[in-house]
Amino acid sequence: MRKRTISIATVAAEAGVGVGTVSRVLNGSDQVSEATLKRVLGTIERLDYRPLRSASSLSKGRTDAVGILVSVITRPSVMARLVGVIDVLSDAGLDAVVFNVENRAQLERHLSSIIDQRRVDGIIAISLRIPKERITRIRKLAIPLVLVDNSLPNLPCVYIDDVAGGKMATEHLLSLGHRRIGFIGDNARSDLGMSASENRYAGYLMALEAAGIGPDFDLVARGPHSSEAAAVLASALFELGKRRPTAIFASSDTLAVGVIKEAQQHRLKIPDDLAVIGYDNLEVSSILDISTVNQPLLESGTKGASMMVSLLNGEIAKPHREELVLDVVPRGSSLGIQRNSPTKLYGVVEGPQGLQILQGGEELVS
Amino acid sequence: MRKRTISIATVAAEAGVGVGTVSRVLNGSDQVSEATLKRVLGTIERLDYRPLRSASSLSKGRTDAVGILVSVITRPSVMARLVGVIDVLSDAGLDAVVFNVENRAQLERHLSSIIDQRRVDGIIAISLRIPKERITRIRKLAIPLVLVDNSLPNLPCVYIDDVAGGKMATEHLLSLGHRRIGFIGDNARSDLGMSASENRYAGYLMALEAAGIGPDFDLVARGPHSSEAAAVLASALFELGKRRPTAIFASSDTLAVGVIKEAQQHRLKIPDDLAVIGYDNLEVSSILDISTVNQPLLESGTKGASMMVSLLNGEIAKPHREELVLDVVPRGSSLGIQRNSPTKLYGVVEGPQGLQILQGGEELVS
DNA sequence: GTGAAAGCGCTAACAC
DNA sequence: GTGTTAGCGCTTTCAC
Repeated sequence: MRKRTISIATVAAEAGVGVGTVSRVLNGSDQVSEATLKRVLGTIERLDYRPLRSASSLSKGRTDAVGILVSVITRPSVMARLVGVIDVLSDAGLDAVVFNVENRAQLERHLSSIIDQRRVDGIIAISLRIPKERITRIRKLAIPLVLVDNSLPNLPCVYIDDVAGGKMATEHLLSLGHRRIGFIGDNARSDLGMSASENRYAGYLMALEAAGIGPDFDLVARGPHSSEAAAVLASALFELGKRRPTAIFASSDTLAVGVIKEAQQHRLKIPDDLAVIGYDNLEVSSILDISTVNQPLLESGTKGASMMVSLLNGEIAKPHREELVLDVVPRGSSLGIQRNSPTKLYGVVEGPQGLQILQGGEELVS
Repeated sequence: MRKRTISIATVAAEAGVGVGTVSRVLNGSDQVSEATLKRVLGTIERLDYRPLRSASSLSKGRTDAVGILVSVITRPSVMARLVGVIDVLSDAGLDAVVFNVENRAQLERHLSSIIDQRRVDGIIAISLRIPKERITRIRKLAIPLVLVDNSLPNLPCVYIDDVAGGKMATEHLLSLGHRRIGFIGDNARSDLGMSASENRYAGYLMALEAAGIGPDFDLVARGPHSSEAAAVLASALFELGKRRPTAIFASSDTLAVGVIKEAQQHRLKIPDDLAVIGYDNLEVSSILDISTVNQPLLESGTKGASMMVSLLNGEIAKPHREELVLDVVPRGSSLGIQRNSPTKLYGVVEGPQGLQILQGGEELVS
C-alpha cells in the first residue's frame, strides 16, 4: 500500500540491478548469472511484482492473444470446435478472444476492429467465410489466419469434406436398400457463407445419381437450424402418403432429433417405417441411438489452434492444409440394432448418500 | 508500402497538427474545432490509420477487455450463459477473453495470469467458485468481479436459487401424486465448487420432508454429468423392482434424457410408469417433451455482463445482487399431455429446390 | 482550440 | 553479465 504502482523500475532499484536485468529475468534469458537471478527473483517474489501485459505488448509488438471468430456460437458443432481451439491456445499461453458472429455486419465490424487495432496476433475463423477483401487485407498486414471448417487456397486450414460426408450418409441409406431418401437441411445463407449443409446436400445428390436415382425435390426440405423446424419439415414429408420417403438424411444431428421426434408423432417406427441418419455425432445422437456421420469436431479445433501456435512461433513456412477423416456411425435409427448398453463403461458403487458412479480425474466430496 | 508503420505521429504530421489533436479526435473530444476535426478525420481516412490497442491500453491504464472464467465450458447451460455474456460485452466494445476451467489447478493458473498481468479490466466468473484468497486479492487490486450462477456476500452477482428450483421440481412430481421420487444428479465436486446439483438435491429433500416423506437414499444416485451415466444410474434404480421410483427428478435435462432413454429400454412408459422432470429447459428438453425447470440461462449471462459494463463505467456504486426467477415447465414426461405441435410457429413454403421454412433476419440464397 | 512534452511500463540494442 | 538508454504508440496535463 506504500507505492503507487510497482513497476519493473521498482524491482530493479530494490534489487540493486538495472531494469534490463530484471527484464531478462522476466523473459527467461540465460544471460543472467545465477546469483543475480536469485536475487531478482527474490525481490520479485517479495514485492509480489508482475509485469504489465499491455506494456510488454507495446514493446514487443505482439499481444499474445488470438482472436477467434465464431459463426453462431450456439450450434453444438461450432461449440465443440471452439472448445478445442481454446484449450490449445490456453496451453500455449495465448489469450483466446472470442467474437460471436451472427450476421454479415457483425463479421465486418469485428474483423475491422480486430485487424486494424491489432488486438490480436492471429485470427482463427470457425465455420465462417471471410470476405475476399478482408483476406487480402489480412494478408497484407501479415496477420496469421487459420480457417477451421472451411478452406481457401493458400491459407492454412482444417478442412472437412462435407460433400464426401453427405455422400457417405446417403450411401449408407442406399446400402440398406432405401430408394426414396429425403433430405432435411439448413437454409442456405448468403450472409455468413456457412455452406456445410449445402455441401452435404451436394453429396446427397451425387450419391443418388451414382445409384441411378434422380433427385426428387419433393423429398427435399430446408429450414432454420433447429429440431423444431426439422420436425415441421419432416411432418410435411410424411404427409406425402405413398410417396413419402422411407429414409431421411438430416444434415445435422440436431435436425435428426426433430425428424425422429416427429416420426414418433406420426406413428412411424424407426427404422422400419423410416430410417434416419444425422451428421456430427453429437452427444445427443449417441444417447438417442441415431446413426450419424462422425466428424472430429474437437480435433478440428485443436488442429487449427496448433497451426496458429506454429505460425506465431514461426515454425511453419507455407500454408498447411489438413483434412480430417469422416466415418459413418451406424446406429439404431437406421440399422435397428440394439446399441450396446453403456453400462459396462461405468461402475456403480454404493455412495454415502445413494448410488454413485465415480469419475476419474475429479476429486469427490466425501 | 512506403512507411514502415503508420502511427499517430504520421497522421499529425500529414494533417499539419499536433499528436494531441489527433488523439482528441480519436477519443471524440469536443475540444476540437469543426475545421481541424474534418481535416484530421480526412487524413485518418486517407492514410487508413487505426490506433494501436496496446499503446492506448498502456497509456490509458485499461485494456477494454473482460476475462471470462468458465467452468467446464462444454455444458450446455454454461454455454448459454457464456453466449449471453459475450453478446453484451461485444456490444459494449469490450473484448471477451475466455478461459476454460476444468480443474482447480487451471483455475489458479488462469486467475493469477489474469489478475497479475492485468490482462483484463474485469472478471466474470460463470458457475464457478473462486477461492477466498483470490477474492481478497482481486478486491485489493480493485478489479471488478461479477459472479454469474453463484453468489457471495458483498459481490455483484446473478444468482439462481437452485435449492428453490429443486424444491419446485420435486413439488411438481408430488403434486402429481408421486411418493417414491428418485433423484439423479451430478457428483459433488470439491475442486471447482459447482454446487448447483447438490443445491437442487437439497431442495428435493426439503420438498419431500415438507410432504412428510422421509428421504430414501436407495432412490438417490449421482454420477458424471452425461446422459450415459444417468442412464446407468437410472437402470440401477429401475432394478429395485417393487421399490423402484415412480418418478425421477434429474438435476439437469442432460441427465433426464439419459433417464428417459433408459426407461424406454426397460419398457417403462413415460409418464405412466415413470414420470421425469429435468432442469435447465435446454433445447433437447423441449424437443423430447421433457418437463423441466426453466432458468433464464442466456439472461443470467447478459445480466452479469451488463453489471460488468456498469461497473467499468463507474455507474454502479455498491455490489448489486440480482436473483432470477425459475418456473416449472410441465411437459409430456410428467403430465403425459400431448405437447402443442410447433407446426404453427413455422410456415412451410415451396422453395426453389424442395420445401422451405423461411427464417427472419437472414438473407436466403435464391 | 491546439501544440509540446512528459509519461505509461516494458523490451532490446548497445556499451562497458 | 549487466547497466544505460532509446524507443514502442498513445494519452494527457500544461502552457500558449
